[in-house]
Amino acid sequence: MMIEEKALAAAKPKRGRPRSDSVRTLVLKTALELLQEGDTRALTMENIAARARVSKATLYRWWSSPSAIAFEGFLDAVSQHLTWTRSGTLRETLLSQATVLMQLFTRTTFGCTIRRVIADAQSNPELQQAFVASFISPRRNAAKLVLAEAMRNGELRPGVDLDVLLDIVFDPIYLRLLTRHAPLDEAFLIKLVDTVLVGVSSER
Amino acid sequence: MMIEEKALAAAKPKRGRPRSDSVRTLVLKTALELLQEGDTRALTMENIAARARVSKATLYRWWSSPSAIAFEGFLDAVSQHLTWTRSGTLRETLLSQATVLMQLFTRTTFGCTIRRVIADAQSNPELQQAFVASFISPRRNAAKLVLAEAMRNGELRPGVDLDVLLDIVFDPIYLRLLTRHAPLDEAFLIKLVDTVLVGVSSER
Amino acid sequence: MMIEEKALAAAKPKRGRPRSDSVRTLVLKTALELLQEGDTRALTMENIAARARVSKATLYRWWSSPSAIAFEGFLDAVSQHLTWTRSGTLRETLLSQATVLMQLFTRTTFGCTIRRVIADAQSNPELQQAFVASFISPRRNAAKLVLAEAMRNGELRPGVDLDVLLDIVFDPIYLRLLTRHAPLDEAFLIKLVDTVLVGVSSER
Amino acid sequence: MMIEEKALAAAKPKRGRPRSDSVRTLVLKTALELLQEGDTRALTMENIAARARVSKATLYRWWSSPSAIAFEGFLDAVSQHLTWTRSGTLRETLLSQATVLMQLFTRTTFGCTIRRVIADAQSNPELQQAFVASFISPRRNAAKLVLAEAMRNGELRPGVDLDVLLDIVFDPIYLRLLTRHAPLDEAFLIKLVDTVLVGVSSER
DNA sequence: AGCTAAGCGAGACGGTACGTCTCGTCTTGAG
DNA sequence: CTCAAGACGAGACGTACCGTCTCGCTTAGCT
Repeated sequence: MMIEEKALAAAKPKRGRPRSDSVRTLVLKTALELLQEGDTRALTMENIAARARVSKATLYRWWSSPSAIAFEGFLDAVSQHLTWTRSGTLRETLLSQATVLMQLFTRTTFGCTIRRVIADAQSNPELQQAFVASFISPRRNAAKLVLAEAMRNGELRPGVDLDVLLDIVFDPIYLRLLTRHAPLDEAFLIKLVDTVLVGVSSER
Repeated sequence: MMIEEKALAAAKPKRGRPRSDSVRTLVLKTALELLQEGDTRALTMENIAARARVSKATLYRWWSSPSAIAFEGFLDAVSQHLTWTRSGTLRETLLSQATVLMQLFTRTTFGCTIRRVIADAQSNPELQQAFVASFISPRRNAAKLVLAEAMRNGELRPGVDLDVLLDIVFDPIYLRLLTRHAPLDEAFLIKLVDTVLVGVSSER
Repeated sequence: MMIEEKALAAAKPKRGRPRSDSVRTLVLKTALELLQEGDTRALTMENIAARARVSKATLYRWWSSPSAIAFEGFLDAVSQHLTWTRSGTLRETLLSQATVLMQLFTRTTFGCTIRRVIADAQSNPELQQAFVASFISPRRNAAKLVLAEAMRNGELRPGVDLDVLLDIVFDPIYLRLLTRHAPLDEAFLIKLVDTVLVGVSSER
Repeated sequence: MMIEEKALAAAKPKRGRPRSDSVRTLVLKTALELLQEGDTRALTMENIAARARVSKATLYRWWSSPSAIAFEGFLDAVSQHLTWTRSGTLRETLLSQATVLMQLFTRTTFGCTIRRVIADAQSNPELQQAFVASFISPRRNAAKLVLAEAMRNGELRPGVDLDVLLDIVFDPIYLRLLTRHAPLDEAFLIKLVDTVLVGVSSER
């Protein structure tokens, strides 16, 4: 702990005027607001600057793109709500996590945010990496701890690749968010989790 | 209605100069070429027009966006290679289809194309619908015919929702294309298909 | 004749949409208006575009800087009023020309324009050259025709370098415009012309 | 002792509070350096601060614009070399002064400085006045003393307006610096001075 | 054969956002 | 205190692409 704090202090030599935290907060809030209003194309450096009465130079000093701002705001607002904990059986745990994710996508502005971030990441490798490193990976690591425990408890068949398990449970949720080829609702999640748990083969 | 009108139009070509098919072909080729060269952001109406020595007005007469052009070129080039057929057992069939898709994404320019199309579709509902209607749905329908047969043959557990099955097998492939959070290779596909077939639960 | 017409037609291949003359006129007018309102720093590509409801891209397609626009507007408006003609004696001619120039500088917006153009030309070689080639040189050449005639008439001492004569009569007017170190009025012009004509040396 | 201590402090600005005069000198030197490197637009508060490792706040505390800095540096460096003294005849004196000015403009960085200062003065009344009050007027006053003596000596025709004389001899030099419509060299100066002395009229 | 309509290349045009730059003010910590 | 470092609001810069529009030319089928 102390070491970390020292390292942190050393990383902040604190020359010059310190960064204004109120500006940061305001910018993040404004970006999410803009996305919330419906038109993805309104999330623009220009618009954020005008709306938040912040200079474009300040935006570019700290963020490289509008979606980077939205993503940081998203992380700030959401990461605490996305914690992996056991809730009863393995099935209940998976279903609960899937439901939380689905509700995040459908009931809040964060569906738009994720869609925008993933879209922009296709032409922005930095954002791509930030998305994986700051959102996908931490969540998957937390999930794996829980799933590994389930495996030790005997709920999970030994030999199951946890990464693949996470893929087949959660990727369909992301993809229905992105392509809307089929509804994303509770009924779907139940079928999804149950199919994953039992498998589709008639053998065994 | 539309079908009848189209048939009529095809039967009685309109007055005036007919659409040049060579222009269409050239434009589609050029769009794919631009994507192939690496920078997604280079796929621009302006660039396509300049490269193909075609007027911007002509582009806008027939297509609504650069990604619509790329998508049409993609469909032209690819649809014939993506046909669902049985190849031995259910496992072999699924693995073969997954492999074809993966190779399409990783070995050719079409990975870029799909990434760009899905990205743009997030802010372009028309493109969204065209992507689902012209690519996703036909493929899924073809797949379901094959899978329904497998179910009748007893290879597939009765009661399995075929949509969910398709989701859990193929969506992870799309998502690794989009987020690159983990490698997209043959080893992954094998684990993926086997996990889906057998399920992850230790219960019977 | 036919050949000339053909050459003219060949010189104007007229491909594409022709340039809008109304836009050109509007832009020039707007630039002069902006200068007229007092603040030189308001003459900005941004301001001209906004005021004339013209796209910045259009401005940059045809002009390279705000002062280039102002200068072209100045030339359009002024060149016809600046013609060298004899008006009586050599003294009267010089005084009349000097007066016209002075009034151009002091009674109209064109003083601002010239000041701005000369100022910007200090960091803009293109504008520098355009100023000399399109304004200074033509006027000087016209002047030299008149002065050469005066020399043939015996009003002007043989051997006088006409360039130097033009310099010593007109450069002080420009410089009082630029530095305002002393008033620029009719009384000054009279002393100026008379001093130039007679010389300052007590000899001869 | 005190001198040594001061020198020490000046040599080691890091130890203890740096002396404001060393900052002033450094800033002036840096501004002239920047102009010397060719691009007038590089003379910027930002650039001076960065190059001299001086805070922008310090610059703004003492000067109002980059050209004000350059002008002060110019005055410091140049005023001692521009002294009006008799050198032989009136013609020789005028020619000598003109030559000094021309060489200042063409052989050193000060041509750039003057051009920049006059240019900026067009939109900066303060600078305008400072230029006249600190450079133009003192030089003209010094000149007038010398010329008045020449008039008393009988070299200069009685009744000549000394201001006009100074205008017609020196303004053409400034204007060739500013517009470059014709070369600024010794040959020109000779013709200039001789024409001014003798006059251009053929009449007596 | 002439007419008519659409396809087409060229490119001007109004917009909008981009990302950068400089200005002038400010807020901190160091000496 | 003075000064460095540097954050910040403001706003112009010049570029890129968008989507629309006017041109003149071409290419067909229709009268």
